[in-house]
Amino acid sequence: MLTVSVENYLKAILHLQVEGEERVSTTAIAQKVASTPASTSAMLTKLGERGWLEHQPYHGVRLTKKGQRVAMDILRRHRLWECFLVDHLGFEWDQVHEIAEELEHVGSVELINRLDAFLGFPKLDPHGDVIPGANGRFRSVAARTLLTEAPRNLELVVVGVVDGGDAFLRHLGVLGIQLGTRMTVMERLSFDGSLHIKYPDEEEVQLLAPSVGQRLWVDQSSPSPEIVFPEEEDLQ
Amino acid sequence: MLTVSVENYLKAILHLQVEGEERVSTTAIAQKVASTPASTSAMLTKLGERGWLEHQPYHGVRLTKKGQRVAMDILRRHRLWECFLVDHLGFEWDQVHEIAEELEHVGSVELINRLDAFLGFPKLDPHGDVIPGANGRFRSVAARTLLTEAPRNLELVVVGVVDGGDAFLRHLGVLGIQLGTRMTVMERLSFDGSLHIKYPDEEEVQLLAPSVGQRLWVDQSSPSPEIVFPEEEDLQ
DNA sequence: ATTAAAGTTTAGGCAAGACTAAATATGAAT
DNA sequence: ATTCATATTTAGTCTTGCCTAAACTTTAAT
Ligand SMILES: [Mn+2]
Ligand SMILES: [Mn+2]
Ligand SMILES: [Mn+2]
Ligand SMILES: [Mn+2]
Repeated sequence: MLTVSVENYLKAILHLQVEGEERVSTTAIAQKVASTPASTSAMLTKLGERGWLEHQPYHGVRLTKKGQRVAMDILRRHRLWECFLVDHLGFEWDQVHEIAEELEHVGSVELINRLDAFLGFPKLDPHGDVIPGANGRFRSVAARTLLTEAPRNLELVVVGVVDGGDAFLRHLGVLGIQLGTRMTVMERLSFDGSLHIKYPDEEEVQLLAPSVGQRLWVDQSSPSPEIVFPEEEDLQ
Repeated sequence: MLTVSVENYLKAILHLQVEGEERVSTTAIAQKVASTPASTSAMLTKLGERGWLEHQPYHGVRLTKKGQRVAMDILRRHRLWECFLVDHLGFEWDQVHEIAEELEHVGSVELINRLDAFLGFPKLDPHGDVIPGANGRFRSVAARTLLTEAPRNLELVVVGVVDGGDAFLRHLGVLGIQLGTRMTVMERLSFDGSLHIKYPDEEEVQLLAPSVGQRLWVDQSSPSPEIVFPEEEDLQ
């Protein structure tokens, strides 16, 4: 069995790999797992010896196929538990990350597959992130664009958030934005990239900071008037 | 936060206290947590220093009120998760203990209270064991007798098992016995305490070993003909 | 080409929790 | 009262995972 610590490192590295560059730096990993570069360096050596990643000293790491598979499994567990917490226990989307951070380490394969079935094999977690399947691979994802880069004068729907920490999620709450919220970009201001946003049932155009617009995934709004929740979307 | 190890020790001690004698011995605890007496001795010293138990060297331990409270919480989490696994994920009662052994260490109070509500505030877990409430105390339990000591010629219903390890639970499965099974004790054989058992829809009387009869909790069968599951019983 | 800042690893420690082997206490039997 | 088997604790190590401080690479700037 993998330790909690090892699992957290592997998941952090997967995260950084997916999001970013070729090789993942020791410092970036240390930051992600809230540890020091020294501790992280020691851990990376060990993870390398055990075949979960390739470690080129002073030049960062890259997960092996084997390591990637393990990390995807942890990500799968994390996101499935988040679904359970929101859909069945009534938590808000900004309250579930920390709890899922613990639940993800319960290792029974049988448990997680049954949970998956119980939840109806969801494709997206409460933050719009894709849930890996039992085969350890992402299911194909729908086309999505950052709000900042979306076309103007077209009704869009929020389908996910980028790197959704609880603080950001609560800020969205203040703005009245959640998954399924529809909006139209009227204008992109050249000064700092702020967006003029029009909501369907409001008259006034609102100003949205680029720090928010850069972290919202949107898709073309479906023609149906009711809010479409991601669990019910066809992502093929 | 309590470590997994500390939680397992406290729960083990609670178990031994409830079941048995005044003071709990180091060896008994070591056996329960699958560790050595030496390791256990060290742990007991520490648990004593932290105020969870009183440790009289060479004479065993006793949980303090504070320690009891903590242990009851862990027991609560364990049994609520067992309910979830059986009632909602479709596990059998002999498959859930190990998984709950891990889930019980996820510490969020909010999580466990919402889970309790989601499950409908069950009073008994899938093995017929009483689930402590959010106040950390057992809810009042219905009268129950060991099958070995139950009166003859009276229809009984199985409401729980004593110390139900997975092996014993599977043996019950072979015998066709589960929670809710009804039976009548026809005779108690003086040789070894074996029981002659009559099942409602069977002609032949079956012989039941005392090792089984001593580990089944029974109650007087309710008059209604359908099987009564414990979740629906009124235990006040 | 040197130099300096930034990133990374090594060195040396510490705490938790486990183990084995050895010492010591207890309690029952002589 | 002594002896002896059993239970318990102590001593000495080990592993995992973390830390700080020091040494060392890399890389970018002079
Ligand atoms: Mn985690
Ligand atoms: Mn998520
Ligand atoms: Mn446990
Ligand atoms: Mn149980």
